[in-house]
Amino acid sequence: MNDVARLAGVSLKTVSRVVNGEAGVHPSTTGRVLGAIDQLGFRRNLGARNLRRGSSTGTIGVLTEDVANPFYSVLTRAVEEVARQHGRQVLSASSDEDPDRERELVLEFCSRRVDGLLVVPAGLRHGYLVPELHAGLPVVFVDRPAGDIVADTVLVDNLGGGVEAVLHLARHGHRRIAFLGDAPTIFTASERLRGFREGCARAGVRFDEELVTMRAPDPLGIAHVLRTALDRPDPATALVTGNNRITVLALRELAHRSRRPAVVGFDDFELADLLDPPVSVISHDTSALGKAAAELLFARLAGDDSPPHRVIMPVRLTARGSGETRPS
Amino acid sequence: MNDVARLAGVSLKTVSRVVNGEAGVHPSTTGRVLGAIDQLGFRRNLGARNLRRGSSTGTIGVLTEDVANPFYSVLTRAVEEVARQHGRQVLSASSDEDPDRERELVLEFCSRRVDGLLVVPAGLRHGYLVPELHAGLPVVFVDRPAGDIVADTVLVDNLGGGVEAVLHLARHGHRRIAFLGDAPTIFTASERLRGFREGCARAGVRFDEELVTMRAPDPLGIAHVLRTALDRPDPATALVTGNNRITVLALRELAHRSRRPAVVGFDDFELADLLDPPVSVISHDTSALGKAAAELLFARLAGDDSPPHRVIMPVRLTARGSGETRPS
DNA sequence: ACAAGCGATGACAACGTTGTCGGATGGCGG
DNA sequence: CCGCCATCCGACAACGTTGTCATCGCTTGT
Repeated sequence: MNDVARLAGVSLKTVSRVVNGEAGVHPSTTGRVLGAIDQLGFRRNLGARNLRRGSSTGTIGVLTEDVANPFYSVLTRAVEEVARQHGRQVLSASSDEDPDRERELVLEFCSRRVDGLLVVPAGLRHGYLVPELHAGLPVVFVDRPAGDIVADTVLVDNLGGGVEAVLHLARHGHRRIAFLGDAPTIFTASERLRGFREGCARAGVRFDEELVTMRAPDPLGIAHVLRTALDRPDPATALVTGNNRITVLALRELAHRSRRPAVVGFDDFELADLLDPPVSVISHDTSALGKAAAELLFARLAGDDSPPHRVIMPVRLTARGSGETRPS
Repeated sequence: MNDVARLAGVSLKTVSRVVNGEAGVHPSTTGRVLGAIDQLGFRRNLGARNLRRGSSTGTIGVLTEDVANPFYSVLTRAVEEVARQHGRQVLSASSDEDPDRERELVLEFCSRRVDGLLVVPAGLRHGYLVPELHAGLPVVFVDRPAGDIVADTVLVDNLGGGVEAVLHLARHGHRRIAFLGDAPTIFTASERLRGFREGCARAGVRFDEELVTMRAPDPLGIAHVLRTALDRPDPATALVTGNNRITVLALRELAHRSRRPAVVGFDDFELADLLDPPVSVISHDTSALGKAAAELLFARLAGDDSPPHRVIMPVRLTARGSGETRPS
């Protein structure tokens, strides 16, 4: 900026005025300054600007488990869109389900003075965020609640989805239903199981511990679990899978088998309708979830200081045929 | 930091020393300072730090077309990973295939003084980047080359992929092959078509303009194109689809039809192997693509100033059965 | 002719941090 | 008791920018 000023033969302040489009600069001066800016390829340093103005950095931090997962990438995109409407840019990172990494990344976001934080928490302890919350940093937890602090949270109706899944299967005659869930430390996983259990109770289906698994998904593990649930005297005739990853792994495993149980999966996924048979799912509008969370964040930024919200987004059973398979 | 200094009864500089772990601070002083930091919830302002030190901001900008697209989200994740290894954070944004938006977002990245830029270009003119390039900002173009400047570029072998697709289909007896591509302004789309054409020449298959469409994909358009290619006296018996989006739309459309042509799609996609019949694809390692691009970027940051590279990542035909369908 | 008013510009401080340098204190050898 | 060095610490400037206020020259009204 100094160079620009020198080249244009004006003071720093005048360059600043031109750059910021302030009134009261002579057109000919403006011209000279713009010329110099162009010639030198000058770009205003936003960091310095924000420092001086004490204004926000114009960024928000988005921490998910893994942007490569379609669920989180759609979420991230929705957030990006809302951020854009509010003139903010997005810093994104993936925690890989590691609480230490989550903490490290979140604190780095804070050091960068993001205006707000959107977090899909991996850990259960969020005390480290207390100073920032106290300092007025808006934080919205998405998809899972914070462990030990009260804060804005946007969730999906995992419980209701679990119930729905079982009721749907029961309506179609299933009485032996297995549940393949993610690790029980993950909020959504245990909530969905809770819903599954309640669904069983409501439908009068026996809840059988032996047909339930809760663990981080991997191909071998899934194969083993499926053998346990299906290759037995009283096999499961239907399957509820706890998230998109598990559903896909299970389907891949089931493809090797001659007889496929009915499947209802949590989370919709592309091509679910084109599989044979198509896969019924408990789906939610991921984009709307991200949008709702981001809008809550920006409402806070705009000054909304009502008590912390807890928003529950609805889920929907999308019946596609596989859930309707009669038990054989 | 002022408050911390006051509370600990030391000077600003001493707080700075403690925060940066500099040697030569009395343990008891360090203790007092750390106590004050904890009590006040102080976090060093990275922006101010970088400004003062004249050091980098520790961020890189990643601009894709749409993070929600699995291709770009996997790419982004790979970049995140490399960035993390180099202690950088990622600013991400989506251009939505709009050149103006691309420019706007890239320039905002520049204003934020990112250390480097990874761009999937939407536009064809990148003159606006000349000042930054000249100033030494490393920029790597990914998946598509820059329009009118020379810069580091990491591409996939679109041409070779097109050739492979046709040769594969021809080997299985197909002589009428349609090509469904994206808008011809998109580099990958036109390169893939070029490969398709060359493949036809090599395989001795007639290249029929009437079986080729190049346009931004949408369900209705795809349906129409498929009718044109399939409902005719000399219908196409096979189909090459130009990217993951088009493949999925085409498959969805073909599901309504009793007889499905052989399909070879560009880009692998989840569940391609579980469809009936499974879909053969020209695939590449998206994660490796992102990794290569990011590593090139960090090599530049580390001082590599060799002439601009152009890296071409290999593609692979993954035959899954659908391509092998005999023409009927 | 003169004060007041206005338009255009510049000098300076400040944002939060760190690098440089110099000052204070205390221990130790001579 | 002096000088010297090591250790610990603080004053100050600077990074690139903008807000505040002052300055300068010119026009306008009387």
